Amino acid sequence: MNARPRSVPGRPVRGSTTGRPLMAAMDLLGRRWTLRVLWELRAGPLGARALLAACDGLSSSVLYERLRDLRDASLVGQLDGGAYDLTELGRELGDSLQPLAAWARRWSEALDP
Amino acid sequence: MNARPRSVPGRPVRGSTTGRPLMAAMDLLGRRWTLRVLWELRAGPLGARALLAACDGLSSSVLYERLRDLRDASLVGQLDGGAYDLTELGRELGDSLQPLAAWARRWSEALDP
DNA sequence: ATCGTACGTTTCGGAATGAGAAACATGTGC
DNA sequence: GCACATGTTTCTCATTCCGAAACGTACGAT
Repeated sequence: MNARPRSVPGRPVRGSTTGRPLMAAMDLLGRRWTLRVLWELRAGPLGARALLAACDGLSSSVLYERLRDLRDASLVGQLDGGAYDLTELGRELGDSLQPLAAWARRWSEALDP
Repeated sequence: MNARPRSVPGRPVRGSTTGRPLMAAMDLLGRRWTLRVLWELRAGPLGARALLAACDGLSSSVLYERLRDLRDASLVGQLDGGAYDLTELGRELGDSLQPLAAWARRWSEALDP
């Protein structure tokens, strides 16, 4: 029972019949922990247990699901030692998340006095 | 039976005990359809049923939940006629998603030959 | 060699969230 | 009155997530 829809641009996607790239990206990233795992890998390769420690509240079952998703999407790779790291594409994605991080800070300031 | 955790920066958040702004943002955005609804509102105000039509596959129950979340986060407001629109913060968020959209295009090209 | 420990990974039951359809409310034009 | 479009809620069922436990494999110490 392991038929899982994967998000890859170019074909129809959960939540969109168009398959437009951004929709595929949103489909992938709009899952709990996906963005976060990516973010934690920015600094450098991490093993699965290190990722679990970094993402407080993330359970191993979900982590491995996300890692599979991210690998399928060519955003994350795995080193010989078992540790995970960002691919070139993954690192680029991390970079494009930078404005989002900046916005989050402004958001936080706007809401909190 | 309606105790729902809301994502607001400044206090602990689902998936993070730190409450760091970006984590709060990821918590909010890392839910199905949140990013998409935001994206569809970029062009201008839309009514609920128009949003449902724009987001093929989105169900009304989830839409209204997201709209509540987004309103709680001060990213979306509601006009007199009932239509929803982005607040200033929401529009800024949309702008910071622009690099993500650009990345998604490159991603799509890299994966699809 | 065997114990302990650390890591990567999978499995499983119960809880939370999402999907889908139906329903109710309100307003408008016929 | 009726039909019709929109905003919204409610209900049931499927999918996803959580949390903890387990299994496998390496390594170092005893």
